[in-house]
Amino acid sequence: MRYSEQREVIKNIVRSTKTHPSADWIYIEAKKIINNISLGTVYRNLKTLAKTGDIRIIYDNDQAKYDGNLDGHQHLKCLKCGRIIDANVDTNIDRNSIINEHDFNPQEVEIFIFGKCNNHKKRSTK
Amino acid sequence: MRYSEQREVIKNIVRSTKTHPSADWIYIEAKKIINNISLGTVYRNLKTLAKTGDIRIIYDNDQAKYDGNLDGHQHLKCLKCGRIIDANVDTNIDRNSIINEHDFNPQEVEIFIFGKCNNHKKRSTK
DNA sequence: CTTATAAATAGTAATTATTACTATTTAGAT
DNA sequence: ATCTAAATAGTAATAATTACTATTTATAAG
Repeated sequence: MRYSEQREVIKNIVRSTKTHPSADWIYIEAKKIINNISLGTVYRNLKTLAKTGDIRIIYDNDQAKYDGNLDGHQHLKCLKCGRIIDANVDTNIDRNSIINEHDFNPQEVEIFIFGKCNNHKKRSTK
Repeated sequence: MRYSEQREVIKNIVRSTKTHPSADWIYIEAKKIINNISLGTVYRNLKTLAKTGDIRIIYDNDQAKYDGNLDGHQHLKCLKCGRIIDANVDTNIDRNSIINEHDFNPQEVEIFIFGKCNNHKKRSTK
């Protein structure tokens, strides 16, 4: 694959945030560095980077979000503010029951845990 | 909430399949029963039915799919044909580690297991 | 059984995220 | 320095979903 400055910039943006940004946010950030970068270029490169394993795509309901954390991890999603948080969750799924009961060969496990993050705790009455 | 024939038809369609259909497929099926039903009505009622707990929405990458199976269950997705299969997967997530490590209050766990379904087994040489 | 009224609908237009297209630019091999 | 295919910018197109509005209808009250 040929080098492209655009791809490098996009990769660095995704890698340097933990906020799981959308393509649009990445586009806005990228424009600060390459001011005539095009949205199509952002989408194309995000796909390429996911294919090469440099970033990960996650689907937050119906919208694609991008994750620069390459360590195997799962996600907590806050039902109040929509924030997505990386988490190490034990994924000891019983492979045998899946293979036997469903005749299905599992390769990857994705877990989303929905709940309430620490931005929404009841304030103490002080 | 007021009764509507449209909503009943939509509910029955979703309830009587295990294929996790898209809104569009449900619309086509619903038209066979109410031939001038509108797509907007389908979307609106799917949302309503999800809110009342009569059906469940799952997100298959970027597209919403609808699930009439109300028993707590998880999903296996075939990477070859895209089929989604209901499965009972042990969801004994360690709540305490999530609460303590991430200060996050978990309410619901969603698991997607990606792999290969039994439509794609190597044929025996017979 | 009427009538009144707010909720639901059909049909259409608008919106949003994403992909496709095309002329131009550019990485990098020769 | 030149060549060529890959990548880009800019724009148009597509697909899923939501919004809008005039009309219809469930159902509560007389």
